[in-house]
Amino acid sequence: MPAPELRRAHGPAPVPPRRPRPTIDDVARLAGVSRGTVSRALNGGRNVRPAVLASVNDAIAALDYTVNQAARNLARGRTGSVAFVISERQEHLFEDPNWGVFVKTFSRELRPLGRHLLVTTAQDTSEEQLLGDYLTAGHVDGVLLALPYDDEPLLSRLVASRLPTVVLGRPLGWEAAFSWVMIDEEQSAFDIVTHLLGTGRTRIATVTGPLHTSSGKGRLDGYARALGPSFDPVLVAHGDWSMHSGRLGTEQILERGVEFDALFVGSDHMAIGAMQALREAGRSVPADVAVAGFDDSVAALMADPPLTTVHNPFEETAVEAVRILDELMAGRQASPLHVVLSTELVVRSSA
Amino acid sequence: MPAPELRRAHGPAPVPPRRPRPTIDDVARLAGVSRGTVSRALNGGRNVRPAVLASVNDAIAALDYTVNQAARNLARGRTGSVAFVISERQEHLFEDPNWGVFVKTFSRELRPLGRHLLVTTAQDTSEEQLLGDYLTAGHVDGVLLALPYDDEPLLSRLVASRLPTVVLGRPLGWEAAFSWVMIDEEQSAFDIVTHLLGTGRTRIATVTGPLHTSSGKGRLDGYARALGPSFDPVLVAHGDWSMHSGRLGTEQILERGVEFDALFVGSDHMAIGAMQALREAGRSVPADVAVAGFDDSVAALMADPPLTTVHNPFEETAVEAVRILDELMAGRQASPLHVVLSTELVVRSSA
DNA sequence: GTGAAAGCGCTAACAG
DNA sequence: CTGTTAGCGCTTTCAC
Repeated sequence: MPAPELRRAHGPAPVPPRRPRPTIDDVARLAGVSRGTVSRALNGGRNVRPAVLASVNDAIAALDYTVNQAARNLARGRTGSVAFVISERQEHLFEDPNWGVFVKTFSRELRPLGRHLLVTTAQDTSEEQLLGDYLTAGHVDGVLLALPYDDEPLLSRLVASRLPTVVLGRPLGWEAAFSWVMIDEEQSAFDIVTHLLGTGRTRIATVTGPLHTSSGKGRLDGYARALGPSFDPVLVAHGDWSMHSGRLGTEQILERGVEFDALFVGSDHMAIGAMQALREAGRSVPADVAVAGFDDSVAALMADPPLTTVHNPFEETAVEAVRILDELMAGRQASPLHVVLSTELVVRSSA
Repeated sequence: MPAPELRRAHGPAPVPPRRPRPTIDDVARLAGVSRGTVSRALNGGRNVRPAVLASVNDAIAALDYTVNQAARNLARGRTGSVAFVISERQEHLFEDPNWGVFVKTFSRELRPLGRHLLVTTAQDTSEEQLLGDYLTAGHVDGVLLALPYDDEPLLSRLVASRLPTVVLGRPLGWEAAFSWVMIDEEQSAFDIVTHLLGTGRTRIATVTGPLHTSSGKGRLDGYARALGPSFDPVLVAHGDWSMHSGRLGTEQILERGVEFDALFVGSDHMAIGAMQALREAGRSVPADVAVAGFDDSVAALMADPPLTTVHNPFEETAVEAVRILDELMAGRQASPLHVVLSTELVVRSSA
């Protein structure tokens, strides 16, 4: 390979002058119409004669024209982007592979809407403050909010700013103020615990998610309903969605010295930790203890044995969220919209 | 809760007229200077008297002013966004929790640069074509490309478009054309296999990643160098990074009937599958077979026993990539930049 | 239906 | 150092 100096001898690299992008005026000129007509053709083609529309499209193709989003956004008075907000306390989300499904799906669904996905995170309270400033400063047209806690100060700021927002999961205490998409946590948990019961298990313990989240609370409620009068607090421990907390919760129950032959864990991720604790305690799964998770994440297949779980329709959730957000941003919908999706029991060998 | 009708009776919601955002002219007026001065104050404050700068900042604070990105982008002739491109064949990335680290870090590092992260994916060849169109149509200022394959048609289009691009990992066959950030795959693999050797293991098998990726190839090379003359192809199987392929590869080696007392797997994710295969074959880890992974992902801790692995500095990689991309986009750097980061051996109980 | 023209809010080149 | 003045490329009335 020649030394850089040798190359330099040839003078500056032959940079083909990056031809400026064609503008709407170039298209108009080529099509022999006015700029306004091209604009109309670009935006639905209403009030444009078919023949004219065709020639405009030909010109667009010939010039390889694409609209300049910045100019369009400026003219339309919008930003063209949507924020996917993940607040600090949901950081564990990044641990969960399913999380990528949201990003991927949002990105895909937003593109045809001419909007970009802007991923934002807040690591601590001060960053959350900044994030709130950023969002309410008009840098985005809408917000997709992941699984918030009820005490989220961000929620009140979002409400006050009247920024179109869709929450993934139900914002406890703010149900009426926001649009949201969720699954029927309670019923799903009821179903899987009922499945456990159906396989002959009688003493079913649980490690829940955080009870100040709709998922944590809903899943515990469903568990309780399925057990009915035989619900026993001594078989209940709490976690924070992390794998480690699943292990700790299970250890707590084991230490109480109560017998149990099944364990319903609030998430697959926590279930991995739970199974580690069970294994260390010498209990085999599912022989001694049947284990059920929730979410049907990749973790469910990493478990040994593979987890019986509830399929959480993340992709569908994301699609619905974008659909609703679009309605909100377009102003076609003023009041909050609520969607509840159904889940499916996935039986594998852990229970 | 009142029925919707009852609420309607109160008439349209009391919508406080969303006060239009203050513009640069409002700031100029309040500060008693010209618009140009405010603009200069906004962009570094060069050529602005300190006293004037202060009064402009006061006005900005008083009005709660923030710049309109669309207008700025239009005036500056840039888009304000950067694409994180994940092509089809890297889809498994979404399975890997570490992947979220890239999104999170990119997003965080880009914000102070006034740029947004736009996540784009291509599911199949036709989508990849569209993605190429999109990127080269001038919708983004730069590209962050995840672990590409050498046969990526996208690569040649990106080169041709001269769009600032940074590749995560080394683009085999395109090393000179792109800037990239990678780890020393070969040395890292060499180190961990040497560790295996150091613990007294003598017959070390491996399940590699795809050999047309720099990671897959580099890790195999390091394995081979560590083994030296005792390298034996019968102990080598290939995977595609997926958990399932780790299992298949391990099964292949087991079926060959050769003895081995250690297994180096190309990624933690594949290692999970490998351990499942070993367990089913009645081999215990690490007693019968020591297992080592690569990446130090969350999966490494999900494994039972926890995986000995190589810590892959994803966050550092992402930070470097953004730094380089910024240089490229700003035009401060014309020729490709290459960075190789170092890794660290993480010894846990699997080996 | 279509053209003309007025901005959208900001940057940057140019005087002074 | 600062004010003035062109645009950046597009949408959107408003006439015709």
